[in-house]
Amino acid sequence: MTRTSTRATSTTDPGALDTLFGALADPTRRQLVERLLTKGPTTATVLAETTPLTRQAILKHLQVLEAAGLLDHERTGREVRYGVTPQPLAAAVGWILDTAGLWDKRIDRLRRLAT
Amino acid sequence: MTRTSTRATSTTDPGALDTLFGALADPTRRQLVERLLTKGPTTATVLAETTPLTRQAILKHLQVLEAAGLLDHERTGREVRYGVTPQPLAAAVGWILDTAGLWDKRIDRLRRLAT
DNA sequence: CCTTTGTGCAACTAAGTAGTTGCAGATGAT
DNA sequence: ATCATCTGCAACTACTTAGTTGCACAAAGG
Repeated sequence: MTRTSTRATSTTDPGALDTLFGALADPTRRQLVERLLTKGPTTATVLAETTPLTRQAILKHLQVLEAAGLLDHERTGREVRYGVTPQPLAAAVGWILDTAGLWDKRIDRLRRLAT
Repeated sequence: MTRTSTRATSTTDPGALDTLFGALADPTRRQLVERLLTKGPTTATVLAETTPLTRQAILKHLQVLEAAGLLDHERTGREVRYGVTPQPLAAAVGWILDTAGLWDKRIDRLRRLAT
């Protein structure tokens, strides 16, 4: 939906990194991202079927991921299908490479390649 | 579950990524890492002087960062000096690039360059 | 010795988060 | 129209985390 292509690296505001890293700090959420990437977009109900968690719990995780900009949803009929928009990951890599670049110049070289 | 990649990327246990991303999710902690990298290792007391936070609060953040493997401390006399060990950042970048690589082949190319 | 400075630990509060249950509103099928 | 199914929201519990204060212990220096 939002096609706002955020400039990846240093121009990101801190709060975005908070929610982004925060979203990635949970193993369930990382698994959700991986699964949505490998098996394609699905609904929260389908995702909940293969976990011990409730649909509502999964939905909350999806909303956290979406707030971090990692997901978006599309409604078809009564189903709501969530899919990954991995662009914000570039911001995370941007900060990491920027920071690590202060330490290691090789990584700094890599950062320039990434942008 | 995840594809067992060769290097320290996917071979890292999930809990490590939890604490790692969790440590990076806080702006104060990211600032601490940046500051320790740019201005070199220091003590918690010194770090606390330039923030509105207490020394104890700073110390807790340092311990969180150290638990994530991003810091280590060295004792000289009665001072304890904290410094950055940015290697774990590679694990974070590893997961991100592995994951984003499932979606974007360009990033996957970059991943191979990084290892 | 005594004083000063830096560190470490414990208790406590306030706020956020993961998870649940329960129910109400849409939508599709019969 | 009716029934089954999927979604969305609210309330509630349990746990974790960020921050504080207060105090006790270790090391330098007079």
